[in-house]
Amino acid sequence: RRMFPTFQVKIFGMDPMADYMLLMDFVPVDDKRYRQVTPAVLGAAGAGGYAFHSSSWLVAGKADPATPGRVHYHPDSPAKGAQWMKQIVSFDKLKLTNNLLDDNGHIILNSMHRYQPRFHVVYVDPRKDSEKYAEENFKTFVFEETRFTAVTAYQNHRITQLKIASNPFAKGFRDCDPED
Amino acid sequence: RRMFPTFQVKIFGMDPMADYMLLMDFVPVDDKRYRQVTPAVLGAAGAGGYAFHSSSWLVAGKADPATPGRVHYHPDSPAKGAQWMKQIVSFDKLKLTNNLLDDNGHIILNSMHRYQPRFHVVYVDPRKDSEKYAEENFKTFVFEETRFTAVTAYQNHRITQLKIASNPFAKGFRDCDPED
DNA sequence: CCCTTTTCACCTAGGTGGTAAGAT
DNA sequence: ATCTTACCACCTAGGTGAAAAGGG
Repeated sequence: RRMFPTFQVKIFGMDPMADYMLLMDFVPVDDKRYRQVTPAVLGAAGAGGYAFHSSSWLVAGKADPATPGRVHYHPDSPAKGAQWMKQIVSFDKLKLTNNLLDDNGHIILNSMHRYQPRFHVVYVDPRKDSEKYAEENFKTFVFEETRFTAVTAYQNHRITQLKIASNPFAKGFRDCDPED
Repeated sequence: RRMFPTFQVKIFGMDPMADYMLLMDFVPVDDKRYRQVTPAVLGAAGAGGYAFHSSSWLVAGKADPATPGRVHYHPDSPAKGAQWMKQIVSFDKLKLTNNLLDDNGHIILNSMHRYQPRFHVVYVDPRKDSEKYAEENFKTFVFEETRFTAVTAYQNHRITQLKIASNPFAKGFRDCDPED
């Protein structure tokens, strides 16, 4: 499924006439797997059936092994610096999956693990032997506030409500004004 | 609205590494306006209410004045020759209107007039004074079998049925298998 | 009378969380 | 007990011809 909210960046300082590729990948934040705090531990009884727990996570052991991470190219790549800079760039086509055998090119993550999205800008070097300069032709940006725990189902009521309130595709689950 | 069927081309012979713009425009086939044959002229009574007539057109006078024709750039332009050639290029974003004040960039046509779609390939010349070579840097293709009469409502039952049978968006009006 | 405009139900295409059943 | 999967109703977004209403 898509990431929500979508990762978006405003870009400055490119050469307007040069070509760039924009891409994202995801790296593990740590070497752990997490699990939800149980009601027993919290001393709170579940409401029966499907009960959300707390907003806290417990370390549940060592991370599952991960295959080399996939990369998502922004579908407008390559494009001129002027094009990238003239408006906010939105990675709304990026999709996540936990299916290790995925063949749709989606980003594969382990559920219940924490990830750091990374944003990469690659300058398309017009020189003949551009491979030689690969090291100096890209720049990586990390925004720590975009870290998240991957899940297959929401573990926190307030996250669910936030998404229902702010994602237009979930409008069917709203029961009051989205302005709240 | 969209053209249907969509204008599609298969392209050969480009320089795979060079940039090209692909575009379309529409030129009048003649200087006439047309009207439908009436039932009286045909000797056939209309079925009452909304009756389709024949498949023939009568000349109804001189063409209405037309503003300079708009041009539709294929939204993937500019792109490399290799990109254009590797699959059929489809102009399915092209839209037609009879609204002379249209500000959506759609192609403006006069209803009840005949048009010839034209397809243009423009080579993006990397030379500094490329404007000088504009004349030699494009090529126009005309397929006479794509001529049509612009209308605001269908004038022929068989055209309606053909479109209902072959346009997926009109599936709601089908009453039998689309294979027919 | 002939053509145009507006609105509508009905599609395609695809992104939501809910829910129940499945897996470990 | 905890997490995952598959399916669903319900959305967004937008392309159909039908039909009724409008215009000259």
